[in-house]
Amino acid sequence: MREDKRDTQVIKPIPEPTLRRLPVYYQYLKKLHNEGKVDFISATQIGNDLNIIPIQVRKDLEIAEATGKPKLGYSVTNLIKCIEEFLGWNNVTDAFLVGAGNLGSALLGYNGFKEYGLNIIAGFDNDENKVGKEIGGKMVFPIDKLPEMTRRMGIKIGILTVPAPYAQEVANIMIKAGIRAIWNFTHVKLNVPPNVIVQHENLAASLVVLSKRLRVMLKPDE
Amino acid sequence: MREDKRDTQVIKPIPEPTLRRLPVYYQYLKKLHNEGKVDFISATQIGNDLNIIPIQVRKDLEIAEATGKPKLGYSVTNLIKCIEEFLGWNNVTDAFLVGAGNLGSALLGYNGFKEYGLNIIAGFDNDENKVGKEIGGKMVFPIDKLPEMTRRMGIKIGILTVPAPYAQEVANIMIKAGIRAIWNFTHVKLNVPPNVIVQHENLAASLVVLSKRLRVMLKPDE
DNA sequence: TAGATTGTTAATCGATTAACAATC
DNA sequence: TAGATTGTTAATCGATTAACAATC
Repeated sequence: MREDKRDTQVIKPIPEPTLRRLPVYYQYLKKLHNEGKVDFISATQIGNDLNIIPIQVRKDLEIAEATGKPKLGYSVTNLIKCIEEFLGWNNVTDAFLVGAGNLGSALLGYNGFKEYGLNIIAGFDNDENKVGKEIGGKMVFPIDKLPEMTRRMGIKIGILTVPAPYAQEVANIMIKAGIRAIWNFTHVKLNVPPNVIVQHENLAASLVVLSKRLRVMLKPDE
Repeated sequence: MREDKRDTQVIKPIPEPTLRRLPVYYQYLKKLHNEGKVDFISATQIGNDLNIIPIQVRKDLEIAEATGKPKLGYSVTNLIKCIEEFLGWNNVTDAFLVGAGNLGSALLGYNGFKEYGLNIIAGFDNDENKVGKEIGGKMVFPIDKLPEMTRRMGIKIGILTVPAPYAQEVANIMIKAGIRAIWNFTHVKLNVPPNVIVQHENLAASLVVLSKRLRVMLKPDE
């Protein structure tokens, strides 16, 4: 009889593919909004522009708890708000990055993550040439400082861009300091306790998908 | 009656998840091989070490056309060879990278791709401060040179790391020059003819998955 | 031989797609 | 009202997992 889900406790796992498509819709809608030409948009239109079949758009939006109006479509501003809320982008999450090499520097310098709810506050490295300097507008601190700063600031997300041999060691430091989610750009399979989430960003894997597809396309036979 | 598949023409689409796991096995096996302690390994053992259930390991290896010996397991060297062959890593594919910013530089400097069948030969950029210099041991050329060099060298893979506003334009240049596969690191949905493959590397999407999971974990309710 | 492990066929599970009634 | 579009329930499809016979 209770009308809301407060106590139903239905754990609805969100499909990862949906989660990965939401930022795509978001970006598209933002652009649309900035152009300021349309107030309402249909799933069909979104699908056409994004190469996604309309029914999937509807499903994804449903999961993001967005509602539209039959015949009219979805309100662009409302949709943007829904996605932001669903993904928790209204309150940006702070993160630390460890390993200010090339890739780490690229990530430090890329401010676009802020739009997706992530704010990289600072970098950490042990290289004397980097410590104390700014990279991409972010200060680089010695790794020694990581535990105390993480605790003090209540940081929960760590980005790991150190060379492979140090990956596990640095991850341990992160976890000990209270970090609960690690975005892992190394090739190392991290051992972490069950209450820590690891997202393994495997560029090699993507590369494999691409090059295999190309190979199949270029020489489908033999 | 014919015993091989030469004329059966069964187009067996390879599951992308499998394709993404193969490099993981590969790396693991390589390490194992270098340690030189074991000649044969079972799917169970691989699964244990990699946090993948054994049956999935077996299935993946089956797809990669590897065979083992009951009771004994799979030959490590043979497995490595099978994966290399299946993914076409025996002949490294050459690639050009356009856009030598932070991310582009990181990729140029990262030589690990060579192990996965990709060899980034050179970078291209329009920034005078970069053209003519080396980044990560790779020469950076002006974009003007891209078409001729691509044609002359028969390059088929292009890596796109330019700022978003130039993405489509540069992609067009690539395609016109004969590139058939684009590894797209920009946020732009590229329009390409059907005979060109685009692999969209969406870091924001990964980030969304991570941060949503963290959010669910930290406050499962409300 | 006995037992472990592969190879293969079947069952399950979850995401995608289809169908269609509800509705503005 | 008529028609387009949403919202929801059902069907399909493909990847994962299970079961088990074959085999070294």
